Amino acid sequence: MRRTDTADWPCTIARSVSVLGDHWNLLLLRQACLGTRRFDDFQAVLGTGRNILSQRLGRLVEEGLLRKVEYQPNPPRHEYRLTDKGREVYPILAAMAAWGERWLTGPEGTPLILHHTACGHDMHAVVVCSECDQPIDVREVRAAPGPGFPGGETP
Amino acid sequence: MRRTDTADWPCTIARSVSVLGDHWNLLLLRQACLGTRRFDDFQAVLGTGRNILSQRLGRLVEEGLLRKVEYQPNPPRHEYRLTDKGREVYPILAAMAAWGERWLTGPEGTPLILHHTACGHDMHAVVVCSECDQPIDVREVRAAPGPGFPGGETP
DNA sequence: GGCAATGAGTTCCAACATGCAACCCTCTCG
DNA sequence: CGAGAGGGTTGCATGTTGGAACTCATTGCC
Repeated sequence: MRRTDTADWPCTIARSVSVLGDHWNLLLLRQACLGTRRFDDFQAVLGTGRNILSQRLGRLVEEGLLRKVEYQPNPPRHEYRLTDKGREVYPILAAMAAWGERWLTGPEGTPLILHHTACGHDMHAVVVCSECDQPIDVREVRAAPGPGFPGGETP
Repeated sequence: MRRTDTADWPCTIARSVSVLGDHWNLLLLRQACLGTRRFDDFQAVLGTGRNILSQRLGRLVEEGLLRKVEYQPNPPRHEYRLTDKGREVYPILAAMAAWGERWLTGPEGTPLILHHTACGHDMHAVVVCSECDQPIDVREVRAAPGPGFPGGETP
């Protein structure tokens, strides 16, 4: 049976998950954020099978997170670049990195340091409230149906 | 072939992805954050097959994001509760919700409003730098290998 | 001119993973 | 006593992966 598709659920998380809830998509976006642009480079760094890679890149282009740009007409060669939509996934990746650093790092220390050139410090990501700038905790957030929420479905 | 396992890659994102890069895991955590605790409730809300659900809940318990708590000894009944490790995934989900709201919402508006009881406003999540409190943009972040980074592998 | 290399994919196939439905087990309640 | 409720297994038909091999157009090199 086909994998359940959550793209149409009335939940912004479920919708994001339908694009981002995949292994390879997330890793491809990570790589794209690190500057990788070409098919063979993605393949070399991630070790993804070429068929899978082809399929995923195609999906990300379809979804508008990447865009195929021709950088040489003859023979036609192109690269995959992040769109704004794709670039804005980075904060999510950064939040994952922060979580991974906190919970999945052994005694040898973090393998990855993020340096914020804007302020000149090594940093990690913090997720805060847009209104009061305080870090978010589940216990202080309540979810309610918004204008786009239909009848009595999945909250 | 078995799905590629990224749990041991020298990259905090890849490691997080090995737990969070799954459809169901993310949705289960979302539900757990919304207060769902019992097998049948997860099943009813998400429509996950019972076998898959059983497997995923087991995995999340193994990974330490959920914990099985007996709430009645006879017949033995238990519920799944978030651990600290699991609770701290919420910011990632909130960041996904914010992204989904920005890029995957139709004209009917968002289906989900988050209310921050700590400050009393409706909010969305923003991912900022721990040092300067400014929102993160990929172009202002540089990744470098940290102490836990081995020889010449996947950056 | 011939030949290997480069970039970007397809195609094929066997090993897994998903989803659905049906079954199981243990108590409790009417 | 029979019917639920709660929490799962098991079986099976599809689907999805990953690996390796193959394609194809073009360019660099001798």
